[in-house]
Amino acid sequence: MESNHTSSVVTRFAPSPTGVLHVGSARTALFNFLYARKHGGKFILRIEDTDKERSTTEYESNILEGLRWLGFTHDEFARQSERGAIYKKQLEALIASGAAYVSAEEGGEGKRTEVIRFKNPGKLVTFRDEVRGDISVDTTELGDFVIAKDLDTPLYNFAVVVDDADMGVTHVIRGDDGIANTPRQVLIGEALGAPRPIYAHLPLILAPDRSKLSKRHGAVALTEYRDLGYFPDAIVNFLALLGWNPGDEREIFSIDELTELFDLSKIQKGGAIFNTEKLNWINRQYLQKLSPGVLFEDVFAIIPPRLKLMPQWNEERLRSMLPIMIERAHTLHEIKVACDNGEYDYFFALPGYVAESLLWKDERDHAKTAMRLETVADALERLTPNEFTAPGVKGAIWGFAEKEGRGAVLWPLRYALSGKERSPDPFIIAGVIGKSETLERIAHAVRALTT
RNA sequence: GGCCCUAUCGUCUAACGGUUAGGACGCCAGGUUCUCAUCCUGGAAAUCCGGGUUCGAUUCCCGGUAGGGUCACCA
Repeated sequence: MESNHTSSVVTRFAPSPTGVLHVGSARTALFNFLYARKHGGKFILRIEDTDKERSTTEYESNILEGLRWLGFTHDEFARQSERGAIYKKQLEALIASGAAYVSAEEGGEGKRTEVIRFKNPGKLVTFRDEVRGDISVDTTELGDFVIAKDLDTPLYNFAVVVDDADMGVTHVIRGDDGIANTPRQVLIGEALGAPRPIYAHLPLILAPDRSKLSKRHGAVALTEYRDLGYFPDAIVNFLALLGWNPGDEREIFSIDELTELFDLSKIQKGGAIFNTEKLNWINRQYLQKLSPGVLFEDVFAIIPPRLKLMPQWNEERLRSMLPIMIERAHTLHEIKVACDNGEYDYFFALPGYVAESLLWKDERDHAKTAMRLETVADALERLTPNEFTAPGVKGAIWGFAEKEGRGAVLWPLRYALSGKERSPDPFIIAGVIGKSETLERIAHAVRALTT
């Protein structure tokens, strides 16, 4: 049983707009979102921009955009830079009660002469973490830490506590790196007379070398993954499985299923490596579930214009190629790259090649190969356009291929149609390009072999 | 270095103190129509080390080791 205050859950995702939305942050947002949804609670998005030097609206936009793309809609929005009055009031209250004081500093370059420090009671703070259990820290060593530069300039640890209390946040679900801040925040919360939230610190997402995932390891920004052609649902699925799992052996989950299954108690304690190969696999599961209509629109939008200018280009042909494409790609981006590289050109134009390539393995006899192709052509000639499907074509020539040797017949045929060492099988290709084009390419190959 | 946290196949992970330590990704082999891809079947692959507690530890305790986080008038 999770809790008995189901209706009162309030979670928040509180990024600082000092960088783009990182995949690790995206997972933190996901878990907050899932937990609030699961308990019918509220999910708050709070932009922590108290550092005016480093915060930018561009980064804020990037974060908002990423969250929208993933579908994590928030129920409430706040920006710390707009809540100065609230912090000031609490700061004054703390100073009045003696829990904080204005401290004269020694000065020095770049530093002001006065700051507001928290009067540290210097005690042992123990807080419960839903992921790790009880954590105890002697706060004496923290000293009288600074909570604001002045009444109008609160610092992170102070603003967070004031906001969480003010917004009624019940569950603070954040990254592992927040553990070290928690004792300070607990102390401030007690001085403020605020109820203590339930904490859950998520393990970090690591790079393959187990260090903190950063730009030098490749893509870390959520928008990069979007631009690489990954689906938001696949990213969510993958992120959910990093550091959490439902306890059974399923791998593919919709956001609704995740909401249903999500549970803080099943979160992993150790850091998890961001494994792109698994992401690719998951993304393909989603790619293959796409409806043909949606897939067509997506592919149509990313293929190079060059393709649409080729002799035999037409949309229906592209439509019939989709199953071939998704079988060979993990992402839409891979489909785009394949098209850019000319991987599928032969579907829209007679491929060029040298005659020798049409010969199967140790076969040296051009005439024999040409004869086999002609036999195939004769058989295909008898098919009506309606019968000219992949299974139909196969049925028409399979017997001959068995008799003659499969490779001896199928290799030259496939090569004649594709001009490639590697491609889908000849039946599939023939089905896509149709009867007249198939016969034409075979005739072309026969000419190449016999002249 | 101080403080805090973590430790099951290469990776993500499952396993009321009793299992041939399970699954998935990846990898390897075989098969499914010639090649490629998909798909199917099979395979290799793990409890960090040392002590305890216990009839019995992956599981509980202690120590070690390794890794990570954090030590701002950043968040």
